[in-house]
Amino acid sequence: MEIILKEKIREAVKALFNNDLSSDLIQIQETRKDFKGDFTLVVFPMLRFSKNTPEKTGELIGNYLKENFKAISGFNVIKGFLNLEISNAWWAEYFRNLALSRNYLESSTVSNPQTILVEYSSPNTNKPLHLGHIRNNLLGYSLFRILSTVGHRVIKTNIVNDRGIHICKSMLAWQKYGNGETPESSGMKGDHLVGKYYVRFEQEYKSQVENLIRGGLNENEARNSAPMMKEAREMLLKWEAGDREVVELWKMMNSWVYAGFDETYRKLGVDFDRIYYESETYKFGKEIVIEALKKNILYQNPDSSIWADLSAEGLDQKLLLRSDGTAVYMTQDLGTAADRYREYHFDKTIYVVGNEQNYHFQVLRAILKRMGYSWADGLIHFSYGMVELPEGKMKSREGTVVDADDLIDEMQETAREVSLELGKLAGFSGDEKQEIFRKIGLGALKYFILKVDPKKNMTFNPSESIDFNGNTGPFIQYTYARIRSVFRKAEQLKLNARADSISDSAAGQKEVDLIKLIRKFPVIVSDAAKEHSPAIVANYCYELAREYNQFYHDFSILNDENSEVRNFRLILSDVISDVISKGMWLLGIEMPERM
RNA sequence: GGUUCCGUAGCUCAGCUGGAUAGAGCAACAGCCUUCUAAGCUGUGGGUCCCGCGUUCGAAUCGCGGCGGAAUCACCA
Repeated sequence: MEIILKEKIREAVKALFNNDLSSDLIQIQETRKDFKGDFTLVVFPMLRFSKNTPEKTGELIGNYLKENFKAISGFNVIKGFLNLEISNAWWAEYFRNLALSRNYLESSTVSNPQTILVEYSSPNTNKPLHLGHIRNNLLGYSLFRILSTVGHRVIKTNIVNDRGIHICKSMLAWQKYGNGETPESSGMKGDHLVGKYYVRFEQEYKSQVENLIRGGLNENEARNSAPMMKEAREMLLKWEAGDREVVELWKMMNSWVYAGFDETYRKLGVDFDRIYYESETYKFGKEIVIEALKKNILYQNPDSSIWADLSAEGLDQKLLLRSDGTAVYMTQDLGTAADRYREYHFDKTIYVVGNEQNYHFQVLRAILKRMGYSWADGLIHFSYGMVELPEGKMKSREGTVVDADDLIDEMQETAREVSLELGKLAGFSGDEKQEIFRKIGLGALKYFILKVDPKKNMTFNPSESIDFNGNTGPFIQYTYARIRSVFRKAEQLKLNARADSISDSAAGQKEVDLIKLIRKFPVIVSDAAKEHSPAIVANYCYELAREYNQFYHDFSILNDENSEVRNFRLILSDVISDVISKGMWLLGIEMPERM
């Protein structure tokens, strides 16, 4: 419509003022709610051609359009704004075509599909997932759905940080204090068990450091010379050397962790197409580094550590191989990136990683570029903000970390309590209820996190923030469930609604408002894909649900005596439930048929 | 100090490719269940869009400069 309007306006300006307008001067926008009309032309840019007041110019263009374009049923001019009214018949026809095709996303498809890797989750295998990982997983997964919906070939990848000093810490503490404890013997989820020993390590290490400081060492010396840390380092060296005993222990404990992660991923509803392990990519990283050293792209210190000098790029010196020859984080990421390019020849790799690593990715790209990899420009750091608690930041040392599994369980429990209190779901079997509580609890959690702009730090209040009113997942789910309920009722009454019999005259103002909202959907999705922001979709779903709820209250959908109006409203409800569930699907949120 | 990000109602957040009187929800108060699900709807109150300057017919939105907050600048990952 906007495109046709622009063409007509250009025509009008040509006829009235004898001037060829460039199309960027024609600004069409949706008319604000409190004014009469559907689309608004901003006439200010045309004043220099009309040589007239804004009001008069608007009048002239409005009159021309009304006479020459039958979709325009009227207009009004306020200050420099020409508000054009589109006839309800036009809207009804537009909606009829939409309802028949049901192809809401057609216009959001990109013309140049790309191969895009989305890396998300990226857990360390020394402790369970927490709230921060939840944000990461939800963003990554939703990004996958949004990008593939607009036509890209998207590969979900996960890089598991399964090697490094942190793993050795858990292993060491388990060796010392574990007494052979296993997930089976303890009944603990594997990732939680391993996490327990990581905490144990930190406790012992801390007390050793304190003792050494009391013995007269400064903090740095104490940290480096504490026996726990020394042993962990030795273990890492043994691991890199392939020591059989250490590797066996490592394999066993990692397998526990993976079983635990799989369960959490399954509960969250996320998955991966390709999982990388740093234990498999770090060697390739080392090779790349050594090769670059030979080409004098990097330099070596007397202690034989290898560095990149990035001062020319405005960055620092960056260590790439330790003096003892072991790899650091950056080494692995270099290897992983190169490995992936070999495998997929991606156009882009999107790293869903917290903003505390902004610097890391700047450096990563700079080093790869310097090494001559042109694809380094396709590496995108999708940087998201931290999740904070009302009391402040989550700190594992202070035990203020919100565990992912606990949180998911709590959300479902809350859903159960609220539902029962409201007296919903009488007459459902236990399994059916459980499934509905699961959808609602998870929907609340996912929506709450995804509705916030990913860039921003966000506050998560586990006890209060998740209520089920207002701008929440359950509100949107509720709206959907209501619509489904209307249709169950319609079936009972043997009403059938047909999109091809939508009548031109049955559209009222509220219906047109809703149709306008539906029209936005493809734009929203392509924006979300461009901006990498599921939040755009989330807030749109809320807006649609809120508008629909008002409609639901103001108008009787089933009981209208005029069958044309009833038909129109039924189809409208159906289309809206389609769009809402599609939108929520993009966020990875399931919709219950009843709640 | 360098770099990146953020600053909108008491709180949590939208709005930002410049457009009219800046929006929701929560919290507070007042109403609405014999009619398709009240997890809902309606109404009232609540604002120096951090500050200043600039660009413009027009700035929450763009630019520059401040102020405030966060992250990061490890032989941790």
